[in-house]
Amino acid sequence: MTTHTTASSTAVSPPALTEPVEDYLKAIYELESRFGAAATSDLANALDVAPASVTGMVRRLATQGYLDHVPYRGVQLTPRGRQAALRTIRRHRILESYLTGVLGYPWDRVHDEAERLEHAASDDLIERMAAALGHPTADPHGAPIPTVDGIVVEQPHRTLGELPVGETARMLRVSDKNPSLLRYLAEIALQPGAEVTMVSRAPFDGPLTLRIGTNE
Amino acid sequence: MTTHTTASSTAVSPPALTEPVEDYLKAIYELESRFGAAATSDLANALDVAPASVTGMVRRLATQGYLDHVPYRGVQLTPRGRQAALRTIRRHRILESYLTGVLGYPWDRVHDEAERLEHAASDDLIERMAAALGHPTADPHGAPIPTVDGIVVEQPHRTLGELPVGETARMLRVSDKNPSLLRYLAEIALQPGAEVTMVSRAPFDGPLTLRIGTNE
DNA sequence: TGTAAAAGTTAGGTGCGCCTAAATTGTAGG
DNA sequence: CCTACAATTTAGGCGCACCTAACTTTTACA
Repeated sequence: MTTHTTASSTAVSPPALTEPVEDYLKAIYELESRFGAAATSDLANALDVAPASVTGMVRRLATQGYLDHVPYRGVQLTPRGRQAALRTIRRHRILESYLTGVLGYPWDRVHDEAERLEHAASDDLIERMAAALGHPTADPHGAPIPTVDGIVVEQPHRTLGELPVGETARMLRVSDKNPSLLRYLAEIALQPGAEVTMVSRAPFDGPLTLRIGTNE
Repeated sequence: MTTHTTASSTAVSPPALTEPVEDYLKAIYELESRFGAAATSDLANALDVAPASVTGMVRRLATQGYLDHVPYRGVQLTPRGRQAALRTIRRHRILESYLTGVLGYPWDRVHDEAERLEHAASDDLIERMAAALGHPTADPHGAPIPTVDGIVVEQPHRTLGELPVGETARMLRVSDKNPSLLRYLAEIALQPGAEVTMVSRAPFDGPLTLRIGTNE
């Protein structure tokens, strides 16, 4: 029953989170990295639940030490919450890698499958999959895979919207959430590793024209 | 707002059963094949819940047409319930086969992992695993894998207790439930396919003496 | 055959994760 | 600066799957 106060490496065994809790922590992690804090309505939207439900869950998670909640101001993960979120994200991304790499899963269907398996797979299984893949550092969409100790290396990058006309860059990462977008991107070979040149940019956020060459 | 109906590929998609429901149906199927009907207390024991909880769940499943319940007399699956049970059993056994065959999972730890994954994996994933294995017909413990249409071929067999002294037989199947028993059986090479000769049998259900030779 | 033990059910209650409807608080524009 | 509207929280409920305690039915055997 030794309880460590330090945030160091994998201690005894975390209290086994429920599926909804893992989903909340993951969503909060992602919103927090983008906006600095997760708003109730953004969470409700991301998780497809009513805002009132978010408030309730957030209150519980705050009392359990997974996050800090300033009423009407949003939430942020504690180190403990962040650790739990990264564990789930690691599982998700290793699963995505395994499903595409070993079982031939199509790019656009891997997300939903991993979304369900990430809550059920044991640590042992996840590490066996990682080993079978040679311990990959990024998933099929280019997202970095956190280490077992919860360390993520975010590569420096620009979005396509930020790439100046005439410049060429290598595709680092695409969103894994939207299957039809992913099918389209696969069709035009706009995958992680691909080389893209910004040919022109229509005004008012109009369509971009790109030249896509395969990598190396 | 909008309620979604989960589901994914294949056919008409059954109403998506909860994890506990799948566990009940599976347990009922197994008890029913052994005893003709599943008793409340046996179910409570198998599922590690209180007998009162079983009564409650059984009432719900009966109203939903998965089983017939004669109060104080036990339950039996309807064709619909049996179909659902066999679907879960198929997933379980394919998962067990995949985990040992492809990921090198040890014999005695495969059951618990499959127990959790069987509720989360999509039909598509299960069929991909089956294909990767060449569509096996039995899992690592020798249990037959039901087909997609819910057909199981039970091989005729005797239990070790039924094997007369002096006779030799081929091991068909072992229970997958007890990890330490499985480790012991692996140690003495008593696995499906192994040849066993009944050397002697101590009275009053005493220890059996066997000669174990490897197969073919 | 009568009765005690075993098996099963009913009654009443809990926590989780969700909901809608009704406050409340925060914020942007006139 | 004040007001309308957006964001959030509170209040009150619901279904699932579980529990314990108390009651009823079945069974076993003396």
